[in-house]
Amino acid sequence: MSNDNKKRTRFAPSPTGYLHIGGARTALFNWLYARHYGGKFILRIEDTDQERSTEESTRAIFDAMTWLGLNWDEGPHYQAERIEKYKEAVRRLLDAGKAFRCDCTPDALEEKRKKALAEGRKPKYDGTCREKNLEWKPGSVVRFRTPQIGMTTVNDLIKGIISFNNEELDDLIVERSDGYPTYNFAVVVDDAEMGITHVIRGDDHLNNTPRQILLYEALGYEVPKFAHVPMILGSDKARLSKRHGATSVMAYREMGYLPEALVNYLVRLGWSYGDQEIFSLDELIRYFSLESVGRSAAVFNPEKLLWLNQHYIKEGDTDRLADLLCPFLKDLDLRVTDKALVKNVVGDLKTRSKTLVEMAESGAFYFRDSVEYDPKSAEQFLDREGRASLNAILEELPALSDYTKEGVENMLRTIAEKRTLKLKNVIQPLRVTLTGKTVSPGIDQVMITLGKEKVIARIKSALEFSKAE
RNA sequence: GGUCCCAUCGUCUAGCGGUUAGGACAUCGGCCUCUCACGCCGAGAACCUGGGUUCAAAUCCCGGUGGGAUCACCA
Repeated sequence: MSNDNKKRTRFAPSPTGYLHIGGARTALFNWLYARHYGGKFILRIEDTDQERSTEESTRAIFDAMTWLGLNWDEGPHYQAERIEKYKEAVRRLLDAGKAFRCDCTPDALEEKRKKALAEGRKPKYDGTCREKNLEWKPGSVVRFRTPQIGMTTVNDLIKGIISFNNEELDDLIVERSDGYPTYNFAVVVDDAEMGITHVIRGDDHLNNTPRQILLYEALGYEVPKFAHVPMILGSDKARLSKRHGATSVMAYREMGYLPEALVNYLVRLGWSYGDQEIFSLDELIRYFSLESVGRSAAVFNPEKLLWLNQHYIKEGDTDRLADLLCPFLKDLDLRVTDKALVKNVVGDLKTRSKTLVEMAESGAFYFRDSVEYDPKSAEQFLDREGRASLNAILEELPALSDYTKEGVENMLRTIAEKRTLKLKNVIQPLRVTLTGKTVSPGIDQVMITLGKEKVIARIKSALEFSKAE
């Protein structure tokens, strides 16, 4: 009996494209709900659209979910492999007189739809074949005989009680002429047969819910609980789409985002736990509840996601970040052979990188054989004055025994004092010398990470370079 | 157009009849400082509107307005 109380949720994407931000959040909510209650999270691929479904999309969805850490307990189930189940359910409906065959052509239907719309009427199936008692023939479909009186109410866990007049609903097609089920039918059969207890999905499905409930009842299934989560909008309040920027989960990985940042961002879009902004996965599982999911749509805010990413980079484990950074360094054609160096670079850049891409770019100078000087920076700091400072450093450095952050800084301060210069006037030429730019981590830190030999070599190169100028 | 949903700073949100309406991102100041960041301190910024109910409404009810979703042999 206790097994009957187990919550079972599912994520059921159609493999017609990559996993997008909205789908990922829906998956995340389902996953969290199951994990919170110690239930099961099931993955089902809704590939009944033979035209648009692709294997690449299926793989892309798996990859994205795996990257986000949304592991599933059962599945993936494929609807295309379950055709017999749907056929059997259609048979039951037909036998019970709850469905009928219809041989109206798509063209005729489309014609009527247009006419209805033009006359300001609801474009609803007119019941042409309802009482004809047609036999199967090529091109015919099966329609559900939707009750035309009464009401159907949804007790939504997020939106509350919502009622629909059944007369608003028409006789939807459950089996297409190609023998495949339509979405509203397959989803009901599958959710019922897979024992899904809680259907958590986007609220764009809210209007489908009454007809699905009617199908559950007609088929003699227990109706699951529904929870419709609000949509994610773009900055113009329209449904989030490509024109608002990246919408693919994997695009964020490529842009150097950490999965925990995306998860943390997504979960807070529509859900909250008091004033808390940062959540570990354990906390999310512990705190998540549908009661605290909001009812209104949310605008996707890339700035806040970026802030979270920066946070997780700043707080992240250095070894792990070093592993994650390597591919991005290689994308920049950098030779990465020294793992210890990568770790030190991560240490230097953790507090000043919003993404791994940014970290790789600003850390590229550590890995190059020769420094690429930014022309403006070189012009400004590798001048006569700068060269004098560099020469002074070059005199002291080889003999410096205390090559530590403190030791190096003391040396630089002493040089500045001797030459009656501000510290920055010594450091900026050195910074350009070592990094090619005027912006970098603390110069002492850069020197330690680079090592004394490379520092000396780069100073010599800079002196050579500026002499030639 | 019909149906359904939604409505607190620019954005994400807290609030569940009595609060100086709180936090976060972003923005703008300041501090720190070798640059840039990080960090710290501070500022500006919101209850869509009109009616009720109530001693008291951001909170409950109704209307309006606005936004969104959906009306396929797509999912």
